[in-house]
Amino acid sequence: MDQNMLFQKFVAFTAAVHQITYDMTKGVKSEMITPVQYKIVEYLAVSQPVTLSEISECLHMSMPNTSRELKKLTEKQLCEKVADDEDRRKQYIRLSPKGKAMMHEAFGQIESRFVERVQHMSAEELKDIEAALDLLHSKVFY
Amino acid sequence: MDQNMLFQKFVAFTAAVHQITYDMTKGVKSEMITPVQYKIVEYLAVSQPVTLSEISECLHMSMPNTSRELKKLTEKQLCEKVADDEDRRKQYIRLSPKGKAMMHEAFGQIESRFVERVQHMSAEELKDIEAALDLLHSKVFY
DNA sequence: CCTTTTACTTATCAAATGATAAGTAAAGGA
DNA sequence: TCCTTTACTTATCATTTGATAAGTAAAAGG
Repeated sequence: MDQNMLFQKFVAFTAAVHQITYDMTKGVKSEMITPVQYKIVEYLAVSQPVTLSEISECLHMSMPNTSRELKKLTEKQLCEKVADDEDRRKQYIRLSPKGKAMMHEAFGQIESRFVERVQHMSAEELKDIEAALDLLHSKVFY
Repeated sequence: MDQNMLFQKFVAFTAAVHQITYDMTKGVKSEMITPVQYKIVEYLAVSQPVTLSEISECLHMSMPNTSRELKKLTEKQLCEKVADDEDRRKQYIRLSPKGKAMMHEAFGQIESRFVERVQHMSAEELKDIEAALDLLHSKVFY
């Protein structure tokens, strides 16, 4: 019950999460987009509308680079910029219909892969899994 | 209790795991190394000795690129290549003492950050966390 | 007003990464 | 023995990503 053993499990677990995330998202991203651009669009899908600064901060990239990638995404018609009325320096970014469709497609594929893993389970098992997700999310990965 | 809600939690959870992994590993990697090179050395630390092909496959990079990065790591004296006696085409790769020291340092920092998160907890809580890690690892992230 | 700060853009440049073609050298058959 | 496959290397090139300098335009504060 030492913390060292718990740390070993933590490391092995996070490695597994990264591996499964890779497996489940592999191939879902459209070819018209680079990995960083996918990250941005994925972030937008969950958090829109956001400002350029927020994207820059949350995705750990510099403002100039964020601006550049966002410009490319806008040129590809995957997202739109809307100027804020209150503060006209700000730009609210959100997905375009095309961008939404793309992410809907992607999330659909990911969800079906998730369901494959989970469909054979009993209600009991699902409840345990839910509880475990909640516990770790609140106490370790917060 | 629907699977859709569970999927939402799964997505939020994996996002949190990625975020925390980023936080906990940020700044631990030596400046003499690129991100991909760190990935390789990290993999070596856990799995050595391995062949070049295994690294290539597990880290999803092409053989030529793996070979190149490994060459750079060898030049930096962070890992060593040992020819297999049975099959002299094969190269077993392992960390050098310097590479081991580097990863020991890195894992030490990560572990201390982990311990910060966990040290205030009761034995009961730690046991629950361990059980949750085991459950999710075996049933979802396998 | 005038200065400073904030939010973002444009332009470059360098470094890291990915992809492909073409090799070598050893092993494994037929 | 000769051919094929395997494991890896070298070379090269394009793309992606990261970093920095210098700008614009609006807001905020004196």
